[in-house]
Amino acid sequence: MAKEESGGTGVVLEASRREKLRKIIEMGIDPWGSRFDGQLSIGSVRARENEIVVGEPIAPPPPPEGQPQWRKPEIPMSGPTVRVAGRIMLQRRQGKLIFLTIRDWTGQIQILIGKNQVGEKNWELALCLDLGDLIGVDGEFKKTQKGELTIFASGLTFLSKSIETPPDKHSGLSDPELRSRLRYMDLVHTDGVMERMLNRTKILASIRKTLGGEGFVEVEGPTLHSVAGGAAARPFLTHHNALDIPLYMRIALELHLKRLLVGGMERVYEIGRVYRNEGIDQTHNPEFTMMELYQAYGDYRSMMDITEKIITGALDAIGKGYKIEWAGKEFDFTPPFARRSYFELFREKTGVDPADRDAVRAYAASLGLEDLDKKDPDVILNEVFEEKVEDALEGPVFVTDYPASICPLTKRKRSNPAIAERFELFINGMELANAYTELNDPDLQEELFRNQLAGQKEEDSMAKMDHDFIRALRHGMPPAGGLGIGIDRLVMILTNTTSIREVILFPLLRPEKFG
RNA sequence: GGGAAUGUAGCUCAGAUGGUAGAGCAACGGACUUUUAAUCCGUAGGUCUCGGGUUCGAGCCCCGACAUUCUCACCA
Repeated sequence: MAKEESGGTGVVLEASRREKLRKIIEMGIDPWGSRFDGQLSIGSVRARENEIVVGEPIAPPPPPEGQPQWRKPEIPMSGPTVRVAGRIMLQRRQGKLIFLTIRDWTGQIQILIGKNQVGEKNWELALCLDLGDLIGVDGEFKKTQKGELTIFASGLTFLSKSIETPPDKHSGLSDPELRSRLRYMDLVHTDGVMERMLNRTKILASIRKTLGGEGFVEVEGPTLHSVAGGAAARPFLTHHNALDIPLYMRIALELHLKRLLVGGMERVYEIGRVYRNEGIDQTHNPEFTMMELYQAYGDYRSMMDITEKIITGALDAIGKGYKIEWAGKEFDFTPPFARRSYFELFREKTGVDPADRDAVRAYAASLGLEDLDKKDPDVILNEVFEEKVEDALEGPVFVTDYPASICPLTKRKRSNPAIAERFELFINGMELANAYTELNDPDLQEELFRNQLAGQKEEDSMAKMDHDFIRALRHGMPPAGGLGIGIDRLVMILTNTTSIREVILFPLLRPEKFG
C-alpha cells in the first residue's frame, strides 16, 4: 500500500475490524447477515425472570489431593429458551468465557458464551466479534452466580459487521454536534434518546387519536407553494424546472386547510413539516412540525377545549401525570388551563393602560424600543407585550383577545372590531399554540392582505396576497375555529427537554467536509 | 448579525510561567470458565482545526480564517 495518509489510530482500528470481517467470510459466514426470525425483544425476555427455576446448591466435588477448594457451590438453574438480536455494547473476555452486553431498542441483556458450551465454530466466530457488531443469540435465559440476568448462548448468528469504532463505552458521545450528526450512534449510546424519540412518536399517535375521536380527518396539503402565506416568516425559495416557476417551501399549513373548509371538509387537520429560512437556536430548527386544525362552526373558544384534550391525551400516552417538570420548574396541565386577556395582562405587568397610545409609546421608549415614529400603535403595543409580558408567563396560560391589526387572518370581535378573537398558549414564556376564530370575510381578508402595517418588515408581515385563497373565501367559508400547535415544542415540554435538537431526529447541520 | 468560550488519538479528556505530547476507553499480543465501566502484563496509535507571525524553540504567545457550543438579537 502507498504511504498511509496520517490516519492514526482510526486506520489501525478499522484494519483490525476488517481483518475480523475477512475471517468471518473465511468461515463461510455472511458478515452482513440475512433474515432472522423468531427473536423476542430484550425487554420482553427480561420480563420473564419469574420463569427461571432455581434449585438447591450442590456442594462442589472435593478438590484434587493437596489442593485448596476453589470451586464454588453450583446452583442448578433452568429457564426458558429464547432468541434475541441486538448490538454488542460491552464485551468482557475471561479465558474460555465471553460475556457480552447486547442492546435492542427495548433494553440490554448479558450474553454468556462458553467455549465448551457453544461449540467450536461458534467459539471461533465469537472471537471475531467487535463492539458494535449485530448478532443473534439462541440460549437459555437464567442468571449467573452474581444474579445477573443472562442468556447462556447455545447458538450465535452473525447479523452485521460494524467497521467503525463505537464511542467510548462509558462516556458515549457528549459533544452536542456529534450527537446530532451521528444520531444513529446517539440513539444507541446516549441514555434517554431512544425513549424520547419513541415518546415523540407516541405523542403524534395520541394527537391523531384525540382528533380522530373528535371527528377530525387528516389531510396532506402541498409543501411547495407559489405564495408562502399563513404566517410571518421568510421562506425557502426553490424552482420547478418543467414549469420554470419559482416555488416556496411552505411556512404554514393554514391557507390550504381553510380552502378545504370551503370545500366542505368540516373538521380537518394536518400534521406536517413547515420550513422557515431563519435562525437556529434552542427552540428553532429551519424545518419543524406543525399541527393545524380547522373546525367549521367553531370559534377560538372551541379551540381551547381541543388544545387541552390534545395535551392531556399526549401526557396520558407517554405515561405522565398532568403535573410535569420542565426547565427546572413544575407546570400543571390539569385542565382547564388559565385564561387571561391580553389587555388585562398588559395592564397588570406594565402598569400602563393599553388603550392609552401615548402612555404605551412612552413606556416603549423607556424600554429602549426603537423607531417608534414609524410604527403602528398596535405594533408598538405588541412589542412591549412581547418584551414585558410573554417572558414572564409561566403558564400554561391561554392569552386571549389580541389587538386586531396584528392578526390579519383572524375574525374581529363583533362588539369591538379592534380586538381579534385569538389566543396563544404560553408555557414558561414560550409560545406553544396559536388559535383564531377564522376570518371568513373575503373583502376584509383581501384588504388585510394589502395592508402591511407600518413598521413591519416585509418578510415579517403576513401581508402576502393569495388571490386564489381570496377566491375560495368568496365562495363561502363556514365560520370556524382554527388551531396551530408546534409539535416539536410540545414534545420538548412533555419530555422535559430544553433543546429542540433533542426532539428532532436529524436537525439541520452544516454539511460535514469529508476527505 | 453581536458577544463569550472551545477546537489535542476513533471516543472522553489532561497538558502552570513557551523546551518537539499524556491518560482512560477502544485496538493488538499474552494470562484467566460466572464477569459486568472485569482485572493483570506487554505493544502500537498524533500535520495538537487551518494559514501566517514572534522566538534559538510554539499545543501554549500574537494576527487571520474555518468550525462548534453557549448567549443576545430575529422568528414558532
